[in-house]
Amino acid sequence: MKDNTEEKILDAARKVFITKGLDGARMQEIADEAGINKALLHYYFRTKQNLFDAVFEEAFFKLIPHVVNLLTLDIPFLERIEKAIDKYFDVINANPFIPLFVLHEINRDPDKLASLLKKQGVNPEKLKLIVEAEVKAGRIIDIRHEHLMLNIISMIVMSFAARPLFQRMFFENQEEQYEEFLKQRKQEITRFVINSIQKK
Amino acid sequence: MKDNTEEKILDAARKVFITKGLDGARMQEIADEAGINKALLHYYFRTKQNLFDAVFEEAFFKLIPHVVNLLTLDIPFLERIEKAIDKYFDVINANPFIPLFVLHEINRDPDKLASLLKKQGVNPEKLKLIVEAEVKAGRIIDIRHEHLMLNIISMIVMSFAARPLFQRMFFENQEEQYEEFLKQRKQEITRFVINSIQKK
DNA sequence: GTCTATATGCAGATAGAC
DNA sequence: GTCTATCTGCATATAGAC
Repeated sequence: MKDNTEEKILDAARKVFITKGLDGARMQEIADEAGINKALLHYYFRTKQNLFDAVFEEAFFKLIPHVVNLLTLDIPFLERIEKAIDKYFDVINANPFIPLFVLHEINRDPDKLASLLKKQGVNPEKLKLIVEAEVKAGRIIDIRHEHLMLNIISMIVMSFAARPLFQRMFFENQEEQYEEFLKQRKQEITRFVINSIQKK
Repeated sequence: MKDNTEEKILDAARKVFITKGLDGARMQEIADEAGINKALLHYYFRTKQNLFDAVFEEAFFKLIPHVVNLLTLDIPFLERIEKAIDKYFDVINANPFIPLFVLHEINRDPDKLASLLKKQGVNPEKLKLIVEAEVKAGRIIDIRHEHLMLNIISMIVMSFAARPLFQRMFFENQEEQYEEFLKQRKQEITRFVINSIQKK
């Protein structure tokens, strides 16, 4: 049952790599998690690095296409922002450990990125034009698309990446309280952004 | 020359641990970086974990006190925000790898946090009262201090944590262009926050 | 395709001379 | 306090039987 096994391995590898990183992960733990033998991992992927690369690439593309295509839907701009935040927040909420994982591994080996970005054909040009048009038309304040983009992504991503810290600092480590906080968060970020860029 | 050596070790350990993390770091590399022998590391700190803990604690406290005390200066609130962003941005700019390092390691071992937070006596109560007072007085929009705090920190921290990604996505990996972007960023974040919370 | 057993290398840690 | 040499264990990877 080749396909099934390969899928089981990838599921297990995802789980272990994303929480522990490349260096922290153990092939033994991945094998256990997959309910198979260690040698079988090498039969399917030959090296730890290969297995990791498969997981990383998948995670990366779960994160990035949204990031750029977020704001290019064909509806009024402020609604678009709202929709984009809504969508991206849900994606990260479903994969809360991916941003930190990707950021950490990119930091470890930044050059790996170049080829991946080319592969995907990520191109922020369209976003740039849209934002500039909105500014020129006087519908939003004068802001570069890079700042706007980074601000939105930052607030969404950090809601999850900084959770262990914030939950302890502000909510006495109460899971339920932080869950409640997260439920407000999407709306709060939207309001924060809209308030900030719309003309008075 | 005991003191000197211990300081050299800590300098080297800081450098290596903060860029590679606990799992990715090698005692040999730290020894090389310090210009001493591997055995000497163990003479001074006995275990890798001990050495790491020293580095981590230091990094953590470089990050955190600011985070909470940021907004409690005794000047008008919006000015305070400005000053706080200014100060915190400079701190992170001087230590750009620390946030990701701390977040990653907290994720690896969240329980380590409890004791550290107690040690420091971090208490966001004062911040809470201040923000609530401003809201009640009608000087800013109705916002919880946790959201405000997280928003500000997010935008500052991610300016550096996501640099390898953003520099490649938006600036064709040109160092100078991203440096230029960073120079605008402090002012941009300030404007973004003030715009968002001040009453229309 | 899956397993058990094993080779290989390396990292953390210690012993002991100076 | 600092070094060289060495031990120990463990993690990745391979060999080979089924």
